[in-house]
Amino acid sequence: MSIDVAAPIQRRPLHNELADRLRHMIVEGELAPGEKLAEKELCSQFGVSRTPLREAMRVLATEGLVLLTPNRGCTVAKLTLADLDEAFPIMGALEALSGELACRHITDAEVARIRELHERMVRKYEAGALRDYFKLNEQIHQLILAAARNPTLAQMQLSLSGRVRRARYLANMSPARWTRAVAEHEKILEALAARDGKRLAVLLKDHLANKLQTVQEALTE
Amino acid sequence: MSIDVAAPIQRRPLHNELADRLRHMIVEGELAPGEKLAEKELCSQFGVSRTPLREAMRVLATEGLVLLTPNRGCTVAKLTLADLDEAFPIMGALEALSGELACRHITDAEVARIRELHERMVRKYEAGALRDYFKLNEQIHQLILAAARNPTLAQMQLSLSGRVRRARYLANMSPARWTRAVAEHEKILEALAARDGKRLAVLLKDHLANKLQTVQEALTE
DNA sequence: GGTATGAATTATGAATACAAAATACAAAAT
DNA sequence: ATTTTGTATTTTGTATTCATAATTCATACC
Repeated sequence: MSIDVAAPIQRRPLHNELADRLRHMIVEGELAPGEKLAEKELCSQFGVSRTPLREAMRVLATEGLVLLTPNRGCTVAKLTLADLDEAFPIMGALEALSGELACRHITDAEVARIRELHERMVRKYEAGALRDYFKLNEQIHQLILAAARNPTLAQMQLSLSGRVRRARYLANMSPARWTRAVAEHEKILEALAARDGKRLAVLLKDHLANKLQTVQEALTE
Repeated sequence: MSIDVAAPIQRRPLHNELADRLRHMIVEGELAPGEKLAEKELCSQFGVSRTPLREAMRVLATEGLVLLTPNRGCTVAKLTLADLDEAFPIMGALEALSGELACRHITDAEVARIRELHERMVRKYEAGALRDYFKLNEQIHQLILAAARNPTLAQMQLSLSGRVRRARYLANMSPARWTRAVAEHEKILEALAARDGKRLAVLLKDHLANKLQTVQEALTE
């Protein structure tokens, strides 16, 4: 495999690279909520000076992943029950919209691709492989979002889901809940194939509402 | 008038202050879309060094108000027709949600306050005072948003509306459109007073859709 | 022993200094 | 005259330095 020598050379600014890495670390739970993020420590860890690191921190703060307290440094934002209660209805509304838009624009090829992923996901469900199931689940929602042909919407969804993603492992789905989620996905696929936007919107919104309920139950015990 | 000596002394970081000022300048159209924002120039204008200014720029960039091109500086983000097409449906979905939530939580006092503003707004309409009308209009939507009791939602709405706010003056409403907008607002108030969330959601969504149409017409000519 | 006070340390905020890239401009070549 | 190439200038990216606020820790006092 040779590299494309004609491809444009691109070097990203450090603050971009740093923001991406830190975002990933936070979203994937490598940095615990509430954890103090000391500048000096991170600087030596990444081998950069404080200036680009601080710029990255401002970005993460506006994204809501990090909490900046004047003169008192930076901590990983905590995810409270209230945050989830706030975020999920919004995600539901945005998903509903993306479903509606997707029905208007999606191609047969895209539907086929989603169907394929869906079937693989069902097999993961049958095999009880939760992690793989999640992964495919996410890809499906991603593809629906892409079919909506609205980058602004996609970006907002991504940002919001990044914030609540850390709660994912809390959604320790009961077998009953899991079965239901798969059934919901069947219907979602149906509606999408039929280009029934209104129905898909309702299904996606309810799907999100159910997910919230699962997470809430996991958190309150 | 004496100052409150017991009030906590608060000094904001410069980057916060700068972000606020620049955001205001962009949203209010004092800085033209596409305009180059040279660091040195802004630094001398605000009397600060480049460090806090650059931090503020990163924030505005993640908010989508400013475009950052590596090694090539910063420009005020342009507002394309596509941007509006993308943003308005999202705002519609969010407004619809906030309407639904507001119906669940709003107090009689808040409804009364909105009714008062509404009536003042109608009088501004009758007087043909567009600017005052806009101002009251905005306050009403703000109060509905507050009644939804969802700070995350409020913050997202605010951010999005900030981005499209610059297109406001384009919505050079025709008399017919203006009359219709007022009628829509009557119905919105009714639904709110009746706590009819579903109906309010539809009304707000349609209200936004109409606004988009107006702006589109203004832009395409 | 526990609390309060103040000096020393450490961390953050902001400005400056240095490095690298982009732009502007002038000179040379076609 | 137009294009190309090399150089000067400007602008942006990053590191370092200085200033200021917060924290820690030792000491004095109740």
